[in-house]
Formats: sequence, structure tokens, C-alpha cells
Amino acid sequence: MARPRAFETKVALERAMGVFWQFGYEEASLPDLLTGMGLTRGSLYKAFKDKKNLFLIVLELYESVAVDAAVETLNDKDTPDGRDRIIQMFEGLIAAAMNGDHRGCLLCTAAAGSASSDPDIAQTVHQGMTKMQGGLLAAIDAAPMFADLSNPERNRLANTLLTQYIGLQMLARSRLSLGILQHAADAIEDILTGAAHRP
Amino acid sequence: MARPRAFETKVALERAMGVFWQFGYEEASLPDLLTGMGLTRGSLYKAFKDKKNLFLIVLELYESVAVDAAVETLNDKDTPDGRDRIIQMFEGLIAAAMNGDHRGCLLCTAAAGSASSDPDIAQTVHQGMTKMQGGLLAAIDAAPMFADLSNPERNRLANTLLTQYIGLQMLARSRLSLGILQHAADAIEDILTGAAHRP
DNA sequence: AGCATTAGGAACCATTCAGTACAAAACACG
DNA sequence: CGTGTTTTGTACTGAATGGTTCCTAATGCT
Repeated sequence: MARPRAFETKVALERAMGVFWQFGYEEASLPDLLTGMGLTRGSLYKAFKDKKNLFLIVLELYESVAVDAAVETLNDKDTPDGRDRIIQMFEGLIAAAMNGDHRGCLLCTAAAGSASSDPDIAQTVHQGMTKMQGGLLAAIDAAPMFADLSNPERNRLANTLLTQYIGLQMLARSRLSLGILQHAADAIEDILTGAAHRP
Repeated sequence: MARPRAFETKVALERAMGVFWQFGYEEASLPDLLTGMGLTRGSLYKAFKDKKNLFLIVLELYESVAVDAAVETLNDKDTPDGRDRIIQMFEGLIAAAMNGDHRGCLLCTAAAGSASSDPDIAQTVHQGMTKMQGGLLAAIDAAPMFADLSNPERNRLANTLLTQYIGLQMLARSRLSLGILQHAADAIEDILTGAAHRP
């Protein structure tokens, strides 16, 4: 009954995610988005309302792709020891950063920018971060070496790892060559072995 | 010989630091700076050339104030054990964040934003971060509990702490209430005791 | 007093931004 | 083959940006 869409919503959103991931919310200009997504102003505003709404949709897409992937690694039953899952997760992001991927984590970038002052965005970011927190905690629970840890200790370890995650993602994004990423995986191992109760 | 300045360069820079600290480089608009510094466009451009140059001067001021303060805490001979100095430094920033100071670290914010793609800014930020790294290493060297650590182990610990520092400052800035700051000081203690070689 | 020098302030410029309005185009259906 | 509906594309709006350029007024020195 009417003219059909010339673009697929799904791929347009994936491309929008790419633009926001690279530039961040504020610094991604509308022209950036339009060329990146391959459509024009009218179509974008008709299909996604406005920039902020588009970003919120993209944020949820990011969660269901990047965050969920990390959380799945942290819950991967094929790797019996939760410790190994944690290391795998960090090794993934460190490898990406050292291979020239300086996009970091869209969630972290959003949290860092002034976009986080918007309540809607802040809430979505909070949701994603909490998911990461839960994933880390699940992996800790699945690690024999942490069997003796109390609940507060487990939470503290999860939070330390999440803070480390955020710090590393910001470092990846900053392109600062402080030599941190080179041995960051070993550093994570140090944290894990140090956190375990030793006889 | 000529009309004297109606403003003191020093206090104008301190106020500019306040504005940049709160908003970040890109998001601090010229009107923000002008009202915050209490002068007008003409004077600003005459005295500081342009916005970027002003920011570079402010960055160095921030280093010589905030960063140096942290590094001095890390080198404070009145606290004999370097471990205690590290905890003191972190307790300071955690207390600030929990008391409603959500400015975080100007260096970290600059590194996170797209300002870091400017080589001049990136270099100044790098310089400040390296200073922090050195301060942490000095404190580690001054801690008996780390006497047995090898040099690579010390460096890794310093980098872990710097990453934690960056992560915490970003969390402080993000206003995210993930319950991390509440026990962040204990978490740092966990890292430190875990890093020491135990018999 | 007079002159050189500087701050102050306002007007201005070009650019960019997100967002809107509207006409033309493309399709599906009767 | 039209008719009606929706997408497109483009031109436009109004605001805000960083940056510049004046002119005037204030000041200190000779």
C-alpha cells in the first residue's frame, strides 16, 4: 500500500553502532551518522525519531551484542574454571586494543562523556554495567580458587575487575602508550591469584 | 608604560581549570569559560591566544597542582610505609567522589575525550600519566611488603593501580551508582596484600 | 599634559549543529 | 491504470559554536 523502505533497519542500526562506537555520542555528528548509515536526514528522523533515541536503541543493540558476548564468555560452561573465563574475557579486549582497535567500550565512553547526564542514557548504561558486574560475579563463583571467599570479598573482587575493565577500555580509547596493555593480562592474573585465600 | 591587566593571570587560569575540570575540553564552551574566568573574549584571546592554548596551559597547571599533590602523597616520607601512602592517595580521591565531587581527573577526562587526538594535548596528558605511574612505583619501592617483588612485578602492580585509578575517576565522573566506590578503598587494600609475596 | 600601550566590550563572521518542512518519487492496491 | 500512502531527498531554520576585528576607554610613563 505504500513505498517500502530502501534500507534494512537492522543493518542501519549496526552501522549507527559503528559510528557511535568510534566517535561517542556527542562527537558523532548527524552527517557522520547519515553517511555511515547510508541514508538521509528525512529517513533517519522518520525511522528513529531523533539522535538521542537512535543512540538509546544503539546502546541496547550494543548490550545485546558486545556486552552479552563478554558475559557469555564469563558464563561459558565449556571452560570449567571461572578464573580462566575471566582471563579469556580480558585477553579478548586487550588483544583487540593492541591490534589497533581503539574504540574501547561504547558503554564506558557513554558513561565518561556528558551524555551520562541524561537520565535515559544513564539508566541504560547503568543496566549494561550491572550486567557486566553480574557476569564477573558468576565467573568468580565458578572458580574453585575463590571457594573460600566471603560474599563481600567476592563483590569487591568483581568490582575491582570491573574497574580494571573500565580503566583498560579508557586506556585503549586514549591511545596513550604507557606500556600498560602489554602486560595487562598478566596483571589480571596477579589480581586473581592475589585475591584467593592462600594457606 | 601601559594599562595594567585588570585580572590576575593566575586566578584566571585557576578559574579556567575549574571550568575545564567540570565540563571537559570540548564541552566547555567559550561563554562558559568567559563567565567562569570573569573576562571577555578580547581579553582571553589577547592573553591566552585561543581555547586550545588555554587548555594546554590549564593542563600543565592541573599537573602542577592535582597530579603533583597525589605524587607528593605517594612520596611523603612522613608516612614510612609506601603501602600506606598508596592507600592514602586512593582514599583521598574516593572520599572526594563520595562527597559529591564528580569532576574526576582532568587528565583522564582529556584522555577519554576526542581532545586526545590532538598531538599537543595527547603529549601533555601522557606526561601527567607517566608522572602518576612514577609516583606509584616510588611508593611500591618504599613498601617493605613488596621488598621481594621483581621489577616486572612492581611495574605490573603500578600499572594495575594506575588502571584502577583511571577506572575509579571515570566512575566518579559518570555518577553511576554501582556500589563500587563504597568499598573501593578496601578493594585497593586487597590488591596490595594480594600482590605481596606470601610465605 | 600627552603619548603609547593595553584591556574591555561589542559587533561580527563563517561554520556547524540538530531538527523541520515539503515536494517529488516509488510502490501496493483496487 | 490511477489513487493513496509512505519513503526519500533536499532545502531550510534557528541556534550555538570558535574565532576575529574593530573601537573606545583606561592607565602608566616620560
